[in-house]
Amino acid sequence: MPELPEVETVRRGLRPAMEGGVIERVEQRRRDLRFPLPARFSARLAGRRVVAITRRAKYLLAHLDDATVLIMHLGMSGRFAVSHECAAGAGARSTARREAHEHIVFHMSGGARIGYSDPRRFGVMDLAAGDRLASHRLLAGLGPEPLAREFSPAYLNRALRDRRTSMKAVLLDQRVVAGLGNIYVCEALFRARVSPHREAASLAGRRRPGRALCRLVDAVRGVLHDAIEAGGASLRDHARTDGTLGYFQHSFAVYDREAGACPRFGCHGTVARETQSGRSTYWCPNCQR
DNA sequence: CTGTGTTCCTGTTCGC
DNA sequence: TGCGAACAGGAACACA
Repeated sequence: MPELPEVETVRRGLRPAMEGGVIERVEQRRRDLRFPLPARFSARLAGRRVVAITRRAKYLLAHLDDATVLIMHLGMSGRFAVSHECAAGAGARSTARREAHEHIVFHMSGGARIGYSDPRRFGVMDLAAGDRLASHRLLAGLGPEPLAREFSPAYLNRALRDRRTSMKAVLLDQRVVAGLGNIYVCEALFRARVSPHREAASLAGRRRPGRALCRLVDAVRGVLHDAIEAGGASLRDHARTDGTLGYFQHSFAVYDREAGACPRFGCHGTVARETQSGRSTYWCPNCQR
């Protein structure tokens, strides 16, 4: 599920349930997800007020009142579900269905129950000191946010100039730009009419970015913006914390549309699928160059 | 520096 | 209906 738009959608769902509230209790049903959870994980979170929930690339960050930060990554199959428990009292019982792969549950002071499920367990949770957040091993190497000013044609021009690898590979490289995954790389390249096989350096100008690079920056921003507005994409899982579905998957131009007609007006190409470094790439060989 | 393949893990889908 | 293979939104790592 989770590339930048999906993670942003999750962030927006978690905010009302967590921000300003106190984590009263944490149920931890495993010692590890992708990596071991930090020592005394539940104990360190209990009693802490959540000051803010922010996002960096595909990471969710819960800033706590003791200046620590809970870093969370959804991996491939991570999901948060927010529900509300009845006030304590006779017969009070959570109405939330317990999922098979629910590994962690946060119980908030306001009665919100936030369950984290992750069947494949590629997700990550870690705690970091707030003043050393930027140098945390998970965040240190990340490139600019694609929706920030810093991700400009001039920046991308510099980043691509010496790269001999494919455009697909550079855009997936979180050090170049942070937050894109397989879907949105395919979609952005399609919008920019750039082939995923195009050598990165060949798209860069000697001094200034050319037109294709400007189109690409716009395409990346545009597709992320549109996807966020649609509440992300829901392929197999629910992307939103309230269980409702995002609907951007209906707007995919090429992703998962192998053999479909190229949606570009006037192009009569057919969407192709190829494996590039072990992952499916979808593109129109007719209009993407 | 490069691309490629493997690994982590489980669930779903597809072809026979 | 059953069964095995292929594949899945991520990312680190080993290797040639």
